[in-house]
Amino acid sequence: MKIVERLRLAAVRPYSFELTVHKPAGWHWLTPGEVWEDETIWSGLRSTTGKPIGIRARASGTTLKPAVVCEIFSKEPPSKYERLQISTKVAGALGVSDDIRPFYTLANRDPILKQVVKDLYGMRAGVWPDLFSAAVLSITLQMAPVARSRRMMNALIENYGDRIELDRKTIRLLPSPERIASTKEAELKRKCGLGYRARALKRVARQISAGFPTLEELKKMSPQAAMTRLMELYGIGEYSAEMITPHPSFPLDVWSVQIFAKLFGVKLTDDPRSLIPRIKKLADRRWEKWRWLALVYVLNDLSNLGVG
DNA sequence: GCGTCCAGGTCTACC
DNA sequence: GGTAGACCTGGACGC
Repeated sequence: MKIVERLRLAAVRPYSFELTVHKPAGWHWLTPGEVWEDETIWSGLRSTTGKPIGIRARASGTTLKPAVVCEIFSKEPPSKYERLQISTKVAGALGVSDDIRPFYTLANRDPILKQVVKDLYGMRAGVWPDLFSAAVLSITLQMAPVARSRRMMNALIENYGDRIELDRKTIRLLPSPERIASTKEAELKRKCGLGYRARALKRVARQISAGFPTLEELKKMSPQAAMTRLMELYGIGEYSAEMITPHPSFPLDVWSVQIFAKLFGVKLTDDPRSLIPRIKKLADRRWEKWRWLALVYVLNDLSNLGVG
């Protein structure tokens, strides 16, 4: 792979490159197969035509004028249109243009968020690199302990993901929907330990490769219309659709609902799942359009909050 | 060592 | 339209 583009992306301050691409909770930035070393990330995504693209990125600039320097790698030189698409995706995933100052103003008046914005100063949530990557994460998270979700994703990238060599490091991308759509369900189940999720993954892959709105197109829809479309994907229910949607959302599962119930002072019951609608309503009212960012901040700062 | 339980949801059948 | 039951797998736990 050769460098086909160098980008210097100015960020709206406050901005933390490290907290954005290498979050404390340990979740990946673009793919579970990326490498973080010496304050640099080696990662990758797919161009709109599905070509594997390598990315090397590191912080640049100063605290007052933060920026990120990225090198984009590809086997073949991308077209002008593809280059624009790739740089837009990278900037979106880095969240460099997001102005989070209104969120910090809200957070400084909020007893729950006051501490987390200090602990994670400048962190961005970022957007998913593509719809299928987000679907893979949300499906593998369903009904499984986190360690198993990680195993399933690692098996997917090992068996079906594309491999990129960058600076003598091997980066693995999540598989394309076309690759999963053409793989037998039984094989997915056997090789990746997906269990009943293999059916959902294959059907979602088929639906997306047959033509489905992209994240950019879903963003242009109303929040409700985007949710309705996402829930047409087999195996994507309300929780997964809220994880994926590019609109503000507050996806709660049986684990996170207990954390927010504690933070909101709501008494836990024997059936924590039944608290989800109530806790969502409280979060919507309290954090409104910033609720997704509030969720990302809280879930990445559990050790300091003393919950979880 | 073996059996049982259950985990960061969703779909389907049945009422 | 509401809800119980089934669904893969593997680690934790009790015996």
